Amino acid sequence: MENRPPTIEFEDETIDVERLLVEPQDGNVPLDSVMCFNEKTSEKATDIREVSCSFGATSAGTAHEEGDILNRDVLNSLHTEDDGGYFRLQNDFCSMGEEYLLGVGFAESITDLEYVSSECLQISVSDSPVLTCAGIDSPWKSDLFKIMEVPECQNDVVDLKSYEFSEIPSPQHESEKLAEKKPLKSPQESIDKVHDVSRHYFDDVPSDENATSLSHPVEMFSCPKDEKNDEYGPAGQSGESNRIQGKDELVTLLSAESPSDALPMLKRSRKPTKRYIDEVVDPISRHSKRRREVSSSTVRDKYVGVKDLKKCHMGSKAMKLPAEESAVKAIQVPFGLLVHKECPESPAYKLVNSSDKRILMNKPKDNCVASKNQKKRDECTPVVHQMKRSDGTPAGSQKKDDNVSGAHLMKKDQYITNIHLTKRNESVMATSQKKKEKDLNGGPLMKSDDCLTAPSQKIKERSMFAGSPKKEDECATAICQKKRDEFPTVESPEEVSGRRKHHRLWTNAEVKKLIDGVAEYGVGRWSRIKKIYFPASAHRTSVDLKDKWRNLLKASGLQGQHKEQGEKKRNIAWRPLPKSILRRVCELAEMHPYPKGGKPTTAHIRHVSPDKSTDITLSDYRRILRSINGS
DNA sequence: TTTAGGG
DNA sequence: CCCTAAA
Repeated sequence: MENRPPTIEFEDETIDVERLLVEPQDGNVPLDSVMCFNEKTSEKATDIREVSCSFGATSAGTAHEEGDILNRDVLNSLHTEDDGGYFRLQNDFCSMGEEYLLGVGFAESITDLEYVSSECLQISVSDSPVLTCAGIDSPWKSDLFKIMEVPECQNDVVDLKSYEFSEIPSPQHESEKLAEKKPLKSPQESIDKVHDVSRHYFDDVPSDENATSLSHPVEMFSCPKDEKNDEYGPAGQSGESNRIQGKDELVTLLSAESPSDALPMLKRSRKPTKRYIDEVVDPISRHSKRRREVSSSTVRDKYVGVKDLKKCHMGSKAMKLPAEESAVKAIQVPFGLLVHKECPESPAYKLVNSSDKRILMNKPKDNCVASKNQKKRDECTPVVHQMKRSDGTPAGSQKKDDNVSGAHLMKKDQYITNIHLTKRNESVMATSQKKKEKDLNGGPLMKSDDCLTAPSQKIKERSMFAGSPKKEDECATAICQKKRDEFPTVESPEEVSGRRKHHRLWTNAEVKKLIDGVAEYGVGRWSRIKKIYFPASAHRTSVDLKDKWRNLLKASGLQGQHKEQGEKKRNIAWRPLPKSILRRVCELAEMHPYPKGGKPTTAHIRHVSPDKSTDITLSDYRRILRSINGS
């Protein structure tokens, strides 16, 4: 593209360079040049000049100052330092290797660009002449890109390059896999230079000559390393150009491994080291199955570690990795992570981890999320366990293998179904557990409570409640007992089957107390009443009091007036309330409309208006009578 | 945390 | 009694 014109101009130089190159080719020299590269990258403009020079030097092998000088001069004259630098380099290369070099140059630029883009190293790019190259789009880029598959390297391109070069071992590898599919049009020098460059590039990997062409460049990018400019610093020549070329060359070389040009001196393409491959694989994983496997394994490990750590963070990282590898995987993993995050607390968590983390985790998560209360949470835990059990076995067998997504799906379905089942069971279990808990807590407390006498063990519930004897009310004990007997038959069964854990019958004494409390503090002050009248009874909460009151009202027929008749019957069926209680309830109800409408709650009000109370009582009395009559 | 209300 | 929303 743009390079050509300059290349033409530089041909003279190129020639010189070639000449130089032909003579000696020292790896060291190129290295020096490389070193310069690094420096250059930082410096830019000046670098550019130097680069051109260096390039020549590299090509020459031993640094021929003359050639360098020439190059420099030409470059300087031709190019402005800043933007042109990179191009110039390429041009120079072109001149050197002409087409071959050109191609290489482009490839490099492309790779660089890509790499840069991938890394989002805009800054470095902007600074480095490379950017200009990037700016110039070449068809090569796309191709290169494909091949390369941008790795995730975060390091600056420049750094990487520099690093690579720096590491280049002085000795060059004899065996060269320069095999170039493309006939190298460029003179040997160019080739040599290329080789050197390539070698530099791959320095990271000690001369590995296994030619896996593609992987190399990627790897290079992927692994940023310290810049070893120090050693080669003296050469102080534009490393960029060399570097760039090197990359391109590498690519080309890799692609074509014809040793036609292979010079013993030059180390050409390096075959990707294992390490290279691995590195490449992780980010790229898609291409080769093998790579994928490797990557997957690594990823798994990571995940496992994460799980173990219980980081559970959905962190972009976690998400990222899977996403990169494969959609399926990506999806799965994140889920698992999420789940973990959601409820790491659950013991199931561990178990789940052992078996199939991802899938299992999902469910628990949902459950956990859904569960707001502790109760729910508890439920969740058991559920998870169950799930684990049911799914765990199969899950374990399946493992996380990337395998077919289908398997995964199946698993999920299974899991889901299991979950449902478990959930149902869970509910039951939860209820039972609840009961137990309550019993534990309530049992002892109850004892201490008012319950003076423990007459009714007939009731199932009581038995369940671990000897919470209920205090017998002053009011007809016989009645109470009767009630109890009735109640248990009627209510207890429901309770047992139902979610109600323990249904504690309200004794008349309790009711009385409640009424007293209401009379004293009014309706709606349940907490207070509870405190005062049921301080010891743990099982009677303010809510319970409220509920009881409500029930009393219903029973008294005050509330569901419109259904009075029906209520009567209900009441009867319900429970024989002692008249006294009913009456009082009615009174209080009159005084304090239940939903505390306008209630003159306080006792003094009551006192203040005894008439009222009386009136009320009368009105209520009728109802009460009716109810009683009904009964 | 308490209260009110639905279930 | 349980559960939840609202305060």
